[in-house]
Amino acid sequence: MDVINVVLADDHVLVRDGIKALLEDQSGIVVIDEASNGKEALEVVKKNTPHVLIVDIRMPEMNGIEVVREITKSFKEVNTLVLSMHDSEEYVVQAIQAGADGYLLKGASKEEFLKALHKVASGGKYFTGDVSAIIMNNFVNGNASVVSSNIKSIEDPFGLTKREKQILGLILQFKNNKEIADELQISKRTAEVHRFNLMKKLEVKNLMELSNKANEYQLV
Amino acid sequence: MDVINVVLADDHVLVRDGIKALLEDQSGIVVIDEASNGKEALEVVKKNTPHVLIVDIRMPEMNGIEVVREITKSFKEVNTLVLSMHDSEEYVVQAIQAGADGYLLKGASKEEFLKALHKVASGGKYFTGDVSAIIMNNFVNGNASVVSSNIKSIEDPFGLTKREKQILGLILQFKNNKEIADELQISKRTAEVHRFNLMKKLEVKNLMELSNKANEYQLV
DNA sequence: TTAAAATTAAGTAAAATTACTTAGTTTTGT
DNA sequence: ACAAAACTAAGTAATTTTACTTAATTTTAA
Repeated sequence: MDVINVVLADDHVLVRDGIKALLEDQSGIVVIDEASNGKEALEVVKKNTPHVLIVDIRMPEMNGIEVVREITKSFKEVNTLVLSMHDSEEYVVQAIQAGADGYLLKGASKEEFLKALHKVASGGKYFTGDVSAIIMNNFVNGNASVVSSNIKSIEDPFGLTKREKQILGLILQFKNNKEIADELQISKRTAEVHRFNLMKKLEVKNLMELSNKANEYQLV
Repeated sequence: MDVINVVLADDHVLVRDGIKALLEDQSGIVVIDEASNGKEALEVVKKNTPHVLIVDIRMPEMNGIEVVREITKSFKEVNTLVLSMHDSEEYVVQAIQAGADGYLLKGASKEEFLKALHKVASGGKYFTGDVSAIIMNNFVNGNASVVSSNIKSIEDPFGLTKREKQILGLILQFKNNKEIADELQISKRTAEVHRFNLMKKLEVKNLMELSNKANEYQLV
């Protein structure tokens, strides 16, 4: 491979421009296209078939993990490097399952970034030190082995049903059981049950934790 | 001014590296130093006295607005360009009050960014179109004129007392009134009152909204 | 050194949540 | 068509929050 063709997907124009400038200062790397949301990323990859897609997790329309999953399924020749610009490490396992070839946390430097990019472009894998520790941890604990297939997917990491998701949506709109019941034309008791089950499934003990967890995992 | 000396403050190394690459591709701009949190930003500015400090709002230790306020007070010759990488426009007024010379939202492109930087470096002001609209709006409505001095500051936009902030902190740790009471050695009733007053001041009607608003405005 | 602000905490009471269990009905997948 | 899963909703009960008011004490700033 002579030149590495890269597609950048991030909803911050400036971050994209910055990374682009950074990459194009290197010889042997060309940013051939960009996308500002997940769906666009897929289209752009389809159009260009780059060597590497660099993708941020949090994006409108479709999140980075879903994008990676699609790419892994439909464009096997495209390698993916996931950037988590939002300090959390919680998507690592999901990213790997989705087929990501690399994963960097926000603490990553230019040097590490370039190293990762080259590694990924050449068909290798690159995960930051912290990430590797997480994987190891998951591996030894055996509770969520990376290769295991019965892990819940990112769209539904907690096994929520459609109705539960719908109700979660309403809860996140600050609606109480009465309002939810009215809106869905079910009894208040049913709304309560759904709420109760949601709490159990998400392992939280009040509204606030529910809200946080839901946002954290982008459940709605 | 021959060369514009810039200091970059952002907690994402990669974003910093990216913007640096972008800036240094331009002639006449030099990134002389960097900082990864607010306090560091102040130190670095003190040490270097750059022409422009480019600063993200959300940073550990001390947020961008506070940094700008300090700079405006103590290093008048340093111009400040605030980047809001997090879609919200709510800090515009505060940023301007704090003395920011420029303000860009995450939608800003490289071109706009460079334009803003040059403008700010030469002692001018630059605010994105959207931002200008917000200012105009505030101005005509008169409810928060930019020059008015009785607007609540960013650390305390809702006029919370110290105790209230402390209790808000505990609430955000998912503690209920009983737990808060025990921890602070006050009666449960007092904790309830504080919670009630917090809700009133933040104009929310349940825990979840409280949590959201608190995070939104970084009250803790 | 006062007045203002903040903190404390009681009373009252409605509303809502939390924490289950049981169980009938509907939908869905194979 | 049959079983499994999902959705519905009732009962019961403890706990918590929400929504005030009133008021004594303590702290703080002019």
